[in-house]
Amino acid sequence: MNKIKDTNSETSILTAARRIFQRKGMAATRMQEIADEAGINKAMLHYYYRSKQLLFEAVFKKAFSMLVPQLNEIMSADISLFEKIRNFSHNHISFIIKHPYLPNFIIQELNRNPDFVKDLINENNFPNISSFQKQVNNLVSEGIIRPIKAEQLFMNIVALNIFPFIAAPLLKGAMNIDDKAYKKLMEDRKTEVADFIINAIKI
Amino acid sequence: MNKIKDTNSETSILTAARRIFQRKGMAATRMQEIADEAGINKAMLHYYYRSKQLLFEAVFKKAFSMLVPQLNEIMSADISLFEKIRNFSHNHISFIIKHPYLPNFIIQELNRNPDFVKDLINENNFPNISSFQKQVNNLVSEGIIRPIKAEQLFMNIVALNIFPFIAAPLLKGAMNIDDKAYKKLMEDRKTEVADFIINAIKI
DNA sequence: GTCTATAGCCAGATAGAC
DNA sequence: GTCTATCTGGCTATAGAC
Repeated sequence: MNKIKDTNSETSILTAARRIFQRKGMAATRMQEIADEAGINKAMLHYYYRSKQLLFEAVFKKAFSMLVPQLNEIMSADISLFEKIRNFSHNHISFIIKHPYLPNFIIQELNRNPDFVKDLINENNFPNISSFQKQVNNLVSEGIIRPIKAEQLFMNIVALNIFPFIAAPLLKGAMNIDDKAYKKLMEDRKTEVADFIINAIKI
Repeated sequence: MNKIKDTNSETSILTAARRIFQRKGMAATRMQEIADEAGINKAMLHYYYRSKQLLFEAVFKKAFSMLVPQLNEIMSADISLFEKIRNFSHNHISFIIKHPYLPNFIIQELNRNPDFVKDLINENNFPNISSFQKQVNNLVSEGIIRPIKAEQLFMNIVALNIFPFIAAPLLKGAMNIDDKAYKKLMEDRKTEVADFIINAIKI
């Protein structure tokens, strides 16, 4: 506790590893590159984390655990659905602007190893969708929102918020705009996305 | 022309390479694995495609060129906006169900090498967004649809159609459903997505 | 065109001095 | 804990027989 140098080797390795792994993925990353980024010797990586695989897992689990509270915001049922959509869209986009490589990293590595999902969800106390489901079903039967399955709405909310960050190079190319203009579009989406979703479902 | 065996080595290599590259990405793919998948010797891969890099580029360009006509459907302005949205959503989802690894592959590799985009767009006669933009702006000023920037609408259409395929493992885990149920959700989206978008923009 | 054998390199991991 | 030097295995690529 309360060490004088708080940026010790172990944490600076983890930070460097996060940056490289998130940009390049597991297979394309070189241990030497992580060592260089950390300003430390390659042997130290093995001293602290034993193998590339274990270092990767440490990085991945930490990244995933940052995503969970984001999704909890939709799942937990303490506020109204419309508020939930507004909050999530605004907070999530702000968050991802600060961590642009995170969603692509997680999705990519989960595609490569889909069996990993169950362990991760258990380890991170992933909330159940059922309360969100109840909330949506109630609003539908009360005639407040249009008929829609909770699963479809959930996918739509997540898709609209995350996809523009994952597909940025493709979308920039297709729309022929530069980084600055794209960043502006993302800023606007903090409110645009919620309006879009609410208009789609409210009667 | 008109060879008797139409499944010659060159094309069977390309098919095998596509399958492995799309599943694992460039860095994680082994030439030996492609050779095994093609039922052919490893040396043949180099005989026909010289290097792993060139084989990869052949696969990637072909994959990208399959995606372009899909996006053209939104860009080209021969039909009404609502029809366009319905057509694209239905056709695109049908298409991706047959090629589930394609969008993730393209997005992943473009993230790794963003400079590639410009060449690809030029080579494939990528259409300009401006006609779509005009169409949207006209409908907005005529008061037929709600005020929305064409870029935002374009991103929303693409996001809602593609994201659920890219993030399938995560979404399946979050919603705690199996492959069969997920497939059913994707089938439903062929019409669901278009309804959702049209409700969001029509007044 | 197709194969076997192998060159040559690169990256992960370890040994051992300090 | 931190470094240099090195081992070892695996992978791309090629040489050369058939």
